[in-house]
Amino acid sequence: MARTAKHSKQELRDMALAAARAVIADEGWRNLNVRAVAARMGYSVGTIYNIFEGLEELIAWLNAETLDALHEALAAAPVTGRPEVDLHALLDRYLDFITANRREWTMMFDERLPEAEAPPAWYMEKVAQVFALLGCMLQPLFAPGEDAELARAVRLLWISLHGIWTLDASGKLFIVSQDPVDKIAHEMVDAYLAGLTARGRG
Amino acid sequence: MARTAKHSKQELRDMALAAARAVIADEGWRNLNVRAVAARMGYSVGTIYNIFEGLEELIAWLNAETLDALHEALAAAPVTGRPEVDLHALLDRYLDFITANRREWTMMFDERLPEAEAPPAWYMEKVAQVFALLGCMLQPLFAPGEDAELARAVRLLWISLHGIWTLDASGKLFIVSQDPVDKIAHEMVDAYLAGLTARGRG
DNA sequence: GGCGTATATGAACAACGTTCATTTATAATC
DNA sequence: GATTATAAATGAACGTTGTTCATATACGCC
Repeated sequence: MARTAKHSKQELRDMALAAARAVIADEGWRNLNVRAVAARMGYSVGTIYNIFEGLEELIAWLNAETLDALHEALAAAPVTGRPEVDLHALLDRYLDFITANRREWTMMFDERLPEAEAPPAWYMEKVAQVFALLGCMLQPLFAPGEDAELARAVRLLWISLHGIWTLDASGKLFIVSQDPVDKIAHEMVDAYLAGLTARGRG
Repeated sequence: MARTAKHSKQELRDMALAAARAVIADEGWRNLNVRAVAARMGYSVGTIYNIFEGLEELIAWLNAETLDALHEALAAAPVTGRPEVDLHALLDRYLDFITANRREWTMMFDERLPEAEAPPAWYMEKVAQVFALLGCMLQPLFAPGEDAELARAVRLLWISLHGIWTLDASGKLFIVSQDPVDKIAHEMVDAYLAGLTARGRG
């Protein structure tokens, strides 16, 4: 007893996200706005607000998809048990992903939560997934009982790489170095491995 | 033969920056806008555009001042020649500065340049100053001819810390760890020193 | 007093996110 | 088939942005 929907809620969400992605591809993420997304998907502004709470939520979902795609790209990385091999292989996948998804990648680092607001739970889960990957690869460098040390090492390595990603995404990496992001990232991993292996022997 | 200025160009700039700082302090950096700044300094919107190219430039100057203040806070750090002491001491100043200038600090990491636009030269110089400080402190760990290695180590350490700062500024550090920023940062320095000292012995 | 000019203004514009009263289209009912 | 209830979709309108620029202002100089 009501007007039938042309598309289901889920379809609309997917259409909106696809439209947003198209806008980003064509006009850059700075030109991503509600009206552009609505026009692209052939709906009106109001429809976007029937689907999402607002633009911020739409962008959050976009970033979620990007994070998922990243994890998918990383998950297939082989784990040989030799950290120095595995980490660099993982890193190459990371870098390939960045190259292939430059604008989405940049956008991910742009979400800045209002003061004293917590990110949603799913965000933390997705980050934890990447942590888990690193954990597997660093595992061989730690004795069975050293779970805390392993966790700490994973955190620090992740944060260090995060430093590279944010500089790269904001276009300021070259302030720090003339080297390409690939080289710096691999150096970073080497520096970390040096510290960790020394720990084992020290 | 013209209307006399109430304030010189430089005075106006200073007034505008002070007004902006007041807005940030009172209403948060998200509520920083041209009209608010103009109202605070007792001038009209148009005047802001007589002084600055636009809001972005005003914010850029604010960030420049913040960077200067940071460097001033760091420059007084003692250099004893023992890296493990000096770096932690420097870090404490860093952390004190962040605590004392939380909002300005957060704002610094928000400037995201349009694609393919280079940051101004003075920005790079100011960053180089901090690099120089780190270079002095790490110097003892390197042999006289190892300038390239020293420079590389400085870059990597700086980037790693940058990873902490961006996570902290965006309110997402706790996703990575429940520990406070202080602890993580000091751990980071220790991890780096471990790798570097191992290098010397290895 | 009148003139010229640097200084300062603020109305007006375009673009934005967002709201919500209204319209539209359909399934159910008669 | 006409009526009706209701979910779906709309888009005009609002408030807030950054920015522009024709205009108003106030002063030194003649």
